[in-house]
Amino acid sequence: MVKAAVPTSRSDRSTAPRETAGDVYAELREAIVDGRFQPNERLVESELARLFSAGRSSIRSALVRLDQEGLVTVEPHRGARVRLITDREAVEIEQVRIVLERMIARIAGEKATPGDVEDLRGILTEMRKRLDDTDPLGYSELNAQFHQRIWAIADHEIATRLLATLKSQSIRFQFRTILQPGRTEKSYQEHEAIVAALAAQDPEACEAAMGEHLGHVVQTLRWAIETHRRQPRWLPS
Amino acid sequence: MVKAAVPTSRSDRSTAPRETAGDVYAELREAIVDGRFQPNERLVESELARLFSAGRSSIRSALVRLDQEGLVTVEPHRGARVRLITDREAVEIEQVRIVLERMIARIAGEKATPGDVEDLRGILTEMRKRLDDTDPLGYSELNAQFHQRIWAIADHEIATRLLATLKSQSIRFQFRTILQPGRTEKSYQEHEAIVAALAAQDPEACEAAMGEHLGHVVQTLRWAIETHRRQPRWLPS
DNA sequence: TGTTCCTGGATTGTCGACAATATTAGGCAT
DNA sequence: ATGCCTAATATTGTCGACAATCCAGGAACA
Repeated sequence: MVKAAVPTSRSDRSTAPRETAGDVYAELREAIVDGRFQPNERLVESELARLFSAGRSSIRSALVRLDQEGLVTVEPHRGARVRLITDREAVEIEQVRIVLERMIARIAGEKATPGDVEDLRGILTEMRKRLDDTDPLGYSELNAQFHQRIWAIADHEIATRLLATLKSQSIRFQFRTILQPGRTEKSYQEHEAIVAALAAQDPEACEAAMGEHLGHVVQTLRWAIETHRRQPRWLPS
Repeated sequence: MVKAAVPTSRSDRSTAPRETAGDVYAELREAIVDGRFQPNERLVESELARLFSAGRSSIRSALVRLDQEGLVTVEPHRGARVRLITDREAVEIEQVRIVLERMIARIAGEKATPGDVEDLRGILTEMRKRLDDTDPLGYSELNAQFHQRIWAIADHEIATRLLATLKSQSIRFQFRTILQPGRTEKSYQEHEAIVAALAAQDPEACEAAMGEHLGHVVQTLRWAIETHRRQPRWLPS
């Protein structure tokens, strides 16, 4: 259930994988992005310590990191809370995501090998399958995989790290954007266009296609915000 | 015993300004950015504790934050070091900086008021002065001021924060890029073009002008890396 | 009734001590 | 001299305790 998806190079001792150091950070982080803590919920150190069976030191360290990462806010003598992303911040995050993904697409267009294109085509056919089976969750997962594959092609450490943290911040919004009816079909075609541009080794076209794709995403986001504004799930309790 | 009803004001600096919390973080950060610690130099917690007259807890907290920020690297049982920025990372940082600054310039072009343009023109004349007095340090400072003024116009929290951290990471490179002979004159003209585009309320032109400006900067960076490769100052001790 | 002040409980911030781990130094055989 | 193993040292990771601070609730007062 708590299967670490991140390739932590320092791996298991043959015994229990308790290392109570960055482990707590990873677990707490996952708990937050998975929504097991509500936005704006207080994170009391002693409670978390009991919950994760760790000392307060580890918890505190994790909270500091998550604060710097933007997932929680910690005020000087008032404790830590799950950070509440405002609508405005969500839009800003999406804007930054667009320009970074465009840049990465361009760089990927300069570096992509035939093998890379082949892999992406494979992901595309899988997406097509999920789409025909009306499996939006599987589609969403493949979507993430698709983008990360492009990140790997571009091989741009800084941008990749920034995109990863941005994504974790806005994750609560993304699951909503997926649900817009009729969006998936268009999304699939946009992905096809990106792969075509990559295969053609045309960086400019790659950037343009990615921009087209994400432009639609941000429109969807704005629509979602507007629609759900009346019964927002992420207001303070 | 009777604590007078004066609610101890938060900004009470009448005594020593020791708050040993985020203070240590700020000081240590400044020390690193200013170059008072060499790249790859070990940061021993007890030493830092003595140096800043704080407990190890505060030091540790600060190190975690700086690690997440990318200014130091801390390996599990091996302590913390000032992070060494590789040439490749420097280029990557500059690339990201370009796309973010372009985005901000475009947004600023949509929002800029006549007053904003007036302020920027003021900075420009100051820059002209420094340039005529051959005061590259003053020019560099005004350059930073210029860009930050544009950030303020765009009023984009996420991008601004990212740019600030990126800048602090690459600061060791920037002081070198300034020194290229004849660069300042061109740089000044590019700044003029940006202001002109802002005054014309032409977002596309703003983005293009900023891109032109920073494209030159990244070329200068590559030149600097190539030139100084033989006697690098930032290699491990 | 409403406001101010005070007090008690809860939570965070910091310090010191101890255990866990990595690094270095020295001895020993080859 | 070189390479390997072991002991000593230095440094980090974690825990518990205590002080500092904030917050809620109630008493005193107008």
